[in-house]
Amino acid sequence: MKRTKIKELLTSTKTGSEILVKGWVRTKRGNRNIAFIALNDGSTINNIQVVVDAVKFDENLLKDITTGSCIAVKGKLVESQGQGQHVEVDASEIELYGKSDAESYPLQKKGHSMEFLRENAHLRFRTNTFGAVFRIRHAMAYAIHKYFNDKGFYYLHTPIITGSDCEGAGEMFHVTTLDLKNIPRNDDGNIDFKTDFYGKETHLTVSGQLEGELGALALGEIYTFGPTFRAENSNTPRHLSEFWMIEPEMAFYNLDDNMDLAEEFVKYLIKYALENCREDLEFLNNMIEKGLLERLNFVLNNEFIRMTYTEAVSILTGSSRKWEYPVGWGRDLQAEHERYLVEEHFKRPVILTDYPKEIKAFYMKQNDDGKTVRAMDVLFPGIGEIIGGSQREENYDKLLSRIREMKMPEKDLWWYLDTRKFGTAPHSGFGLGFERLILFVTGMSNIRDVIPFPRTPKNAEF
RNA sequence: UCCUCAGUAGCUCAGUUGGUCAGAGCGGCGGACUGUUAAUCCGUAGGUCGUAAGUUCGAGCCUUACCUGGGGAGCCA
Repeated sequence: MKRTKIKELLTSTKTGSEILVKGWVRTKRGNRNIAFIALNDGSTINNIQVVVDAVKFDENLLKDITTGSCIAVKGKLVESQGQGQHVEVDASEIELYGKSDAESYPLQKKGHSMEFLRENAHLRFRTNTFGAVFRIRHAMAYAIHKYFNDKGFYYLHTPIITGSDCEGAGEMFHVTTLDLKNIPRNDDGNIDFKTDFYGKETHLTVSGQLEGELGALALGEIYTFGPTFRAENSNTPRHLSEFWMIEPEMAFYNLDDNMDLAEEFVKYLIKYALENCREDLEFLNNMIEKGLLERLNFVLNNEFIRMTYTEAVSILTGSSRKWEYPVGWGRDLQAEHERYLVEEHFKRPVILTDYPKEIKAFYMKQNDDGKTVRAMDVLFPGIGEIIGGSQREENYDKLLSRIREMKMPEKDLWWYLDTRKFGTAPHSGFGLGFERLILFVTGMSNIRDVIPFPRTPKNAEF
């Protein structure tokens, strides 16, 4: 007999039919005569209730069916006599695939703290919350590909191992096969990378953007979606040292087109979640964040505020609020400032544009005022910057002078500069932190709980 | 990296001015109950009090260092 997934069984109208269901036991209740097993197979957040008439089964078998064990059940799908579920399985045959020692199995029927579950990341998939989170994470990954594919974007794989340190987006992890106990050195005492695997110093990528631009300036519209690494010693609920980033890059897009895309993209993803992850979102709405659904709908149905950095600064300086960090033109906005704008002043997502060039990256398009660049940050409530992007500088001379001003390694950027030398074009792009999106969509509060196996300073377990 | 709070049973926590302070609930185990829904009821076993020094007649409690975790900040996505 073929297995039927629980998601299908729960919506089935074929009561009376013989079925085979397989899954992990969430709870078992009952007495000497009858037992009720809540079974889950990951296909849905809901369990199916298996009803066991104890006299039909070996006592030792029933004893081994404990929380966490894995079983296959043959039986009849019937209307439930009890309340709380429409259908249940009247078991006729049970095969025990895997026992789960009740004394040492870490997960209980009752709720656990997120911290405890994090230490049991290998088993936390078996909880309602993490089942919901990772089903939604999958749905969002799929929706991202679907969105871009439907719009004619190409999925471009940029390298994980990179020989350039051009982004300046933070500390990088080294990649090497050198013998760490016997590191070869030059006469001047520096490490001799000539004998290393690639014959040069290499790192894990902090961004695929620069390579993405190369693709966009030929394929038109591309996006990357892959792991990214930052060796920053950041210990916050919003940072990981290994995280996934989506970076679209589009030829012939100016900053307005870029903002339009970013807003449409995020709303598409939220809409997709609401339409395809309803049960998981409702669970999270009840158990994790009251008001989650309301918040998602609100963002979906309201336009993002768009304004320049300069306008934002004047709002902040005009408010009566006392700031821990001073506000002033030329200073980067702090978390408290962004939070004020998003959560108190406008009470909706905000896109800030045209930041001072001194606080932004070298590749951003310079405005005619000579002071600002065509940057954009999309700020979300509770999360802060969820998207950062810009129109890129397509003018060779301006780009080169900026590289020199900022003392970037000009030699290493020859291939990037070549695109401005040969058939340059106006183009734009942005980066979206995938886990920050998942935080927003699930209502979870710690980024370590929206990636299966979080990598953070001092933690690389599993 | 900085600030701050915390670390006591498998889990979540209580533990007063240093002197019955080794405790509760849940979970586990044993038992009761013919349909349960985080089942209920009765009984029972679990702990070098994060680690290491120190103060003291005496430390879960005070001091110092370190480790781990939470929250906030910085860096950023």
